[in-house]
Amino acid sequence: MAFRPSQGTFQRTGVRTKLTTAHLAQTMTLLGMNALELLEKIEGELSKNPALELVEGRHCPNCNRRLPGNALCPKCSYQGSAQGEEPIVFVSPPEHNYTYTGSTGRYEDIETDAFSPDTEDLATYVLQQIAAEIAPADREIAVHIASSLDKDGLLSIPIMEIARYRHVDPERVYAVIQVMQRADPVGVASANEQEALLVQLDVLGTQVPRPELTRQAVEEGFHFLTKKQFTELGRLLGISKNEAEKIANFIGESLNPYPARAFWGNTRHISSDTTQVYQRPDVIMRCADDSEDTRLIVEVMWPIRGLLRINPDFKQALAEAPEAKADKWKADMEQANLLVKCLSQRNHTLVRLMQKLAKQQRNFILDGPAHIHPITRVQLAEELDVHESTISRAVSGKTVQLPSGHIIPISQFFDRSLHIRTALKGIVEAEDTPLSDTKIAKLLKEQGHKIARRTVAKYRSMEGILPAHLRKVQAKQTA
DNA sequence: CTATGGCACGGATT
DNA sequence: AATCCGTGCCATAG
Repeated sequence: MAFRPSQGTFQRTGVRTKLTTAHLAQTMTLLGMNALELLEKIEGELSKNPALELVEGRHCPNCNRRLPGNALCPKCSYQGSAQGEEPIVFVSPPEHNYTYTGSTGRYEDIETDAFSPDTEDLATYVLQQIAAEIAPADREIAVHIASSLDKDGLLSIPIMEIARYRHVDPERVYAVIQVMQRADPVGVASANEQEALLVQLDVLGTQVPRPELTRQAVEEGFHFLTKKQFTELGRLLGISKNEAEKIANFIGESLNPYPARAFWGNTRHISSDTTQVYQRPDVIMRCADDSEDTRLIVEVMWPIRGLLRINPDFKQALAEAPEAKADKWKADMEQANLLVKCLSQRNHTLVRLMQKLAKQQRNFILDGPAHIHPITRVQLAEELDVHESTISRAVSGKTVQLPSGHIIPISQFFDRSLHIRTALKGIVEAEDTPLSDTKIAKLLKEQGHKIARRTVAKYRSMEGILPAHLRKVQAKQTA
């Protein structure tokens, strides 16, 4: 948080303290944002503040030097770092593009040209898929529908409007929509989130096991779901709060109320933590090479292509600004300055945090959840010498893609019970006859996990594992 | 009687 | 101050 007094606007003492407060406040806000939110913020600022401009290139978070294109910093690039030292981290522009592949259950890097989240692309993409299934006479309707999709992949205008415009029955429009909904991304062209979920449920059918009453929950208790009122939802369906939460988790993990956001964005609207799976990651960790002791490379995603900086022309203009505009321009300038500084600080904090995590949780990152070393945010805050709320903000709502390709919420690094749950899963998978919770608890104790029987039950339910007597039935079925 | 889920309490975490 | 988490106790089902 070093201010360089040499920088003009920060020099005057009176202003400086004021700026410091603003600086802190804004850094905090920015830190709490994930890639998507940050993108909105930056685009917003960019459009209303003439002092800001976006140029080709990016900056190195280590030395803060501006680099052309996507090149690594020659000084700080990971090739040049000392062997066995902390992983090198850099902030990267979104040169990578990720798409969610249902089959592998993860995001995968796409090598091709940039995928732009424009609705136009989505429309074309969807139309291509369904072209064969649509009668030529209905093609125009399909095009009309596709071009009326909003950025979430939902239909932004009523069906009646299309019908009237095209002089056809609403039923006919709806028939086309139904075809479209089944294309990828499933649920696209639905009128609202609820409908999208229902379509996805139908298409998934019985392929994927799902909690009972999921459909009713979406159909009848949708407003409870969105508000996370699980107790009420449970009452409505005649099930317990726990069961209701299970349904919500399932929806969060396997469905997406905003079809198009499978490409870009998140589904945070239904439940907060577990749904982060579908989000474009905020941080990417990958291995430098294939060797055993490879260094981990951590990339903190920079949500926008190019480098945000002060427009030098504007700076110039400010010097000879006309009297009338001077004040406003000056304000713009300060605002822009502040934003750039705060952004770089946000990234720096994130970098430091992830660096630490990468080092500490190396085994977890490389070898899976069984090897997590549980840590609290407070501990980490002490080690990094920042306030614990800083960690909280930096962690909340963000995701990281591990070398394995899995996208997990960063908060998972702080999950105290993850390793035990993994061990539990292992026990159940290896079991011969279904073990009761008491027996599982005993086995876990032998492995060094001292937890109560009741807690075993909780973990089981969290992992979606059925109780012993029901597992028996399932074993017979699969046999 | 055993296995398990619901509920609620208290302490830790955020 | 609010939320999360592990646990104990009790009710219920088998």
